[in-house]
Amino acid sequence: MIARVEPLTTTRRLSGPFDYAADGFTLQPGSIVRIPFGHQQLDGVVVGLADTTDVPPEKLVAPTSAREDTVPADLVDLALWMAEEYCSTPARALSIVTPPPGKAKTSLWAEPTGETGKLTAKQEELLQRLPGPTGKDLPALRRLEARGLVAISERSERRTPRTNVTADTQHDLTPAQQQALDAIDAGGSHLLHGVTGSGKTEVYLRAAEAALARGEGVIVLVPEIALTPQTVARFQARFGDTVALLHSALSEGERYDEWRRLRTGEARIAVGPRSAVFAPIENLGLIVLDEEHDASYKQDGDPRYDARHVAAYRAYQSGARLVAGSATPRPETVHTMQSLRLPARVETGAPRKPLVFADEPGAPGVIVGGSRSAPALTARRPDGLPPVRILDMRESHHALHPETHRAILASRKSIVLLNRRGWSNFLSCKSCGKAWECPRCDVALVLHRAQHEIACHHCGHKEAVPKRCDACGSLAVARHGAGTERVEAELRQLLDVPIFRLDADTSGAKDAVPELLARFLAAPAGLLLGTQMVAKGHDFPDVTLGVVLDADSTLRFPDFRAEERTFALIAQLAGRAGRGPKGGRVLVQTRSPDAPSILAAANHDSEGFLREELARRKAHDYPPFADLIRVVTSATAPEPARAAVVAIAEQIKVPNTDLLGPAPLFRLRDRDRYQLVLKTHERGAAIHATGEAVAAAARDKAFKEVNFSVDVDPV
DNA sequence: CCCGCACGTTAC
DNA sequence: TAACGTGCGGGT
Repeated sequence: MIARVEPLTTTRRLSGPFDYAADGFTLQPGSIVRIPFGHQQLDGVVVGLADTTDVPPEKLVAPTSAREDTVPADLVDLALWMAEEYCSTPARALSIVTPPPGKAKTSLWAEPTGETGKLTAKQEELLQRLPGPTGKDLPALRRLEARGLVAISERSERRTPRTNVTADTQHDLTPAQQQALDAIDAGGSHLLHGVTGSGKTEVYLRAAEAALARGEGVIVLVPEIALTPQTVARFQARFGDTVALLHSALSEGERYDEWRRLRTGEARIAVGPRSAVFAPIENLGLIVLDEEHDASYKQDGDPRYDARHVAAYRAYQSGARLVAGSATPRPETVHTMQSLRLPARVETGAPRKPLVFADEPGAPGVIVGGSRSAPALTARRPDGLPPVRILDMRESHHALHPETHRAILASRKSIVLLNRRGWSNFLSCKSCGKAWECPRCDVALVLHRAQHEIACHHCGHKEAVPKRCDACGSLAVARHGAGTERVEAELRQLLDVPIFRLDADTSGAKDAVPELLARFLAAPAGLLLGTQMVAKGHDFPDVTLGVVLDADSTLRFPDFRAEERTFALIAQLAGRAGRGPKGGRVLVQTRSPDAPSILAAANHDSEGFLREELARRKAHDYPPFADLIRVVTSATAPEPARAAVVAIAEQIKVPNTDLLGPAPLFRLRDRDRYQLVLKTHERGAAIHATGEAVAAAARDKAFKEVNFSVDVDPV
């Protein structure tokens, strides 16, 4: 018997699988073996079995050992598909479906055999407490074992991850929820489109319950465990130990144990971030994709997989149902999946009489421009959502619009979002105009006043805050723009409530994010200020005001998803405000008050936005009407990177495919970069051709110093 | 003639 | 990728 094995190495230059003599082992696809490989010993995954091989007998060797844990065969297939789909290698894809590196923890366990004999009082007492762990009584129990009265064996012990505990509150389903659940149970893929608080999680829970009842397993994907503890806690409260948690904060041992519990079938529901899509679950019946619009579903390194795409493939592979939920779904998802609507917040119950702004006689909703008269502090629309007001900042020279100022003063608890870290985002010399830039990247350095440094947000380069211009010696250094640090300082002058700042600078320590969010939740009054992190996950019932300080910051990126990102950010913040009985309101400061995405978000008009956005995408032939593949080359000098990307571009000839570029990108970490984008209507052929072209260039000695990265469906 | 190093080759 | 040859220059 011959085992076909992929050695687990990260090289792009190696093309497996390699054949090994498998006699003496019981191997199957998914077995993990230790193999002699050239001059090294490597782990490898068996991808197939064969009766014959072309390898000459003198070269054919056997694995040195086989591991007890194996990868399920369907995950081997999934990995091989991923390797092709994302222009990666089988080995790189397989290494993400193999069990985590930890080992099982075992302890000794004793149980009575049923045999009887003469016992001392102490021994009698000992037998009474069995079966149980041997503990410090091991020597005494060993003596009883020798007489055949007790059996001692090794048992694996579970290291249980610590988690938040919530009481399970099972709600009755609304008619809309029931309808959604019925559609999901009937099979296929569905988008559950409902605003924050519309009861999506309860639908997931019921669908999971139904899957378990059918004897099927479940995968629940969430963006980041730290930001979505409530969803995780509700699954654990409802299903207890049948839930396995998979995330990066687990210790090696815990991670291994959770993987193992799923592999053995002891746990049937896997909850975790994108990598949980590879959970080893037999007879998978349901995959839930919570907050499906979230960018964290895309993997950063190679293979650059998209957990949403992998989930769809896995659901197809195993015949599982797929539910993607969001308040702000991606146009792609709306286009490809059948939509189920949850139109209103559940907590609000029957529609109430809407409150109307004092200065607005018509329907509640959008008002463009500032106002002189003070509006009502809070309000609620018939769908339970807070009204959103757009504040035009084109004439303003301050970070806060006067109305924002007033609203913050009047609100006990508010959330303020500013998508920019630091004190000010760039420095320049007032006399000669020199701007401070990162020496390794083509970007401006950002002032971080508290740390007394200016820093690059791309590579982490830091230098001391300049006291004078090193070009002309002038002492006048201008600080442009305001980030979270500066706004925090300004707000402190204004307010006497505590300010909780949440951004990458304040969330450094482990558990810092959940702790800060918990303190804000518990505070009777306060202001949560931060980058987009503040708009995610948490449910703060008593927040009555949400503010977006610079709503068009996301619009200024030259990216076809800019509109979508802007809409989602505002809509998500609106989802955080006004969830309690008092209702709430949202203020959006912007210099583009007429931008369609901002207007749509202010109207809570998800459908209208998606309709317009899909029309725009269609007109420009962007996803989902075409597929994009991005190839980036980088090197320590511009020329090799440029030559490599040109070589790749010349080799790609696929019908119905446009090549955009090659074009230079800004320098990053001392590396010059070039980019080529394929826009194609022949996805499979284009992926294949790109994979081949990149592999050929990677093999070419002339491009030895060049790095290659392929991103299929970039986000 | 030996040693160390850069570079190229090869894995069943 | 990583460990092994090969081939070369500089030293004895």
